[in-house]
Amino acid sequence: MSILTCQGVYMIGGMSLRYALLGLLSAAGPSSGYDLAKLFENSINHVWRAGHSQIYPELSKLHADGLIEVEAEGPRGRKIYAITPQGRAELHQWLLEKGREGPVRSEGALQAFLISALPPAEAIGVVERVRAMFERRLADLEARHEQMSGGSGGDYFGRYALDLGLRQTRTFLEWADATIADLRARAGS
Amino acid sequence: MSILTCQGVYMIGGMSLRYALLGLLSAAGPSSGYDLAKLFENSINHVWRAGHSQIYPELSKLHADGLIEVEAEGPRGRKIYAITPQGRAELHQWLLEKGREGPVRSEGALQAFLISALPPAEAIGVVERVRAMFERRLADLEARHEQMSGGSGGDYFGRYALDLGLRQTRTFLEWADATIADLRARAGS
DNA sequence: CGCCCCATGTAATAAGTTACATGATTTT
DNA sequence: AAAATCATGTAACTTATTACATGGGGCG
Repeated sequence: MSILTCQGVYMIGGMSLRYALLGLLSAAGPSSGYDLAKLFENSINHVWRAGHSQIYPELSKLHADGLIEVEAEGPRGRKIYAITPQGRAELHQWLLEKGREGPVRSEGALQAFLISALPPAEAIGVVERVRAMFERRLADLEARHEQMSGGSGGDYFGRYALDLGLRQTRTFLEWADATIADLRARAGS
Repeated sequence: MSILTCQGVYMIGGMSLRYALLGLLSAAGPSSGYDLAKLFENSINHVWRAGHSQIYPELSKLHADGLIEVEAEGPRGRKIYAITPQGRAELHQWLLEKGREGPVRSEGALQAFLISALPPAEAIGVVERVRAMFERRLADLEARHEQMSGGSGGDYFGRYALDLGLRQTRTFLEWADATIADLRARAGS
């Protein structure tokens, strides 16, 4: 008796990496694993992370499943993958699927939560530190935005995600300011 | 030759569940694994997730490491854990630690990113669906906020996290509206 | 007595991270 | 020739998810 897994049965959630890769291949055109790792790092990074050690094996699986194909081979074993029609279909399917309330995971927000466990005076320091981190992120995203909108016309890749990232980072900073003010009031009382 | 892991060497990132549990025990007082699973579900859920199958083993480890102790035992094998001074110290340490830019992971935002891969007309539907999901979350958070602020004085648990959740959810809705408008403009052109 | 909730766990699998390992090409 | 970067992979481990499994206690 063998339990059918993944392709066969269960796994309704998850598989995000798979679709992230299909999405990148769809939007950025044919790319190598190396390219995709880079793309991940400086586009999708603030939303989902993956290193090359996760990307290469996943590309193999995608290839085995016929969702991508090797379009060409370059210099040092460089393989350029392209999304296939089946791949495109699966991606669309996944995006259109409903009832999916996938994983949410933010260590920054978790810390925000846990400061309730600290005395106000100490909590302030923690919030300030996290705030500084997000400040840096905002600068990074703004630079990227500048760079992108400076480019061609209006249709750059990841435009909506970048916009979302900017909004959320700014919101986080606002929250941090409000929280610090509140903590100060409590500490001072 | 044995490779020292975790307690001994590496693992600088990660361990978030561990600290989430310590934080809950610190803020909510002595609780059983079951209680903690419940607490997770309706307090910290929008920030970090964990099911009981992850919680129980982690509690065992925390106990083995002396960061929590069994304060009492109840009816059906119910064990009530309390955070120890060492546990409190570790939690503070972790919160104060710097240079930590932990994992960020949001499937909603990932989908937002990937819509670039869809023709505008289809993308609108996707964004609308995700938007609806966040609308439900907002209602949920608002209800919780209502409930909490209705309670005692001002010092409820997870107050800051809830505030952050509300702000971020509202921001997401704003983004969705702007994006839908933009997509409509593009689809109509 | 039967049902629902309390309460705890384990097993199997999937997903993610860090470190290890190797070698080719381009740039300085 | 050395250094940086391109390029791909594997191994070992941790973390997370889903399903399986069991039994006590309260209530109608």
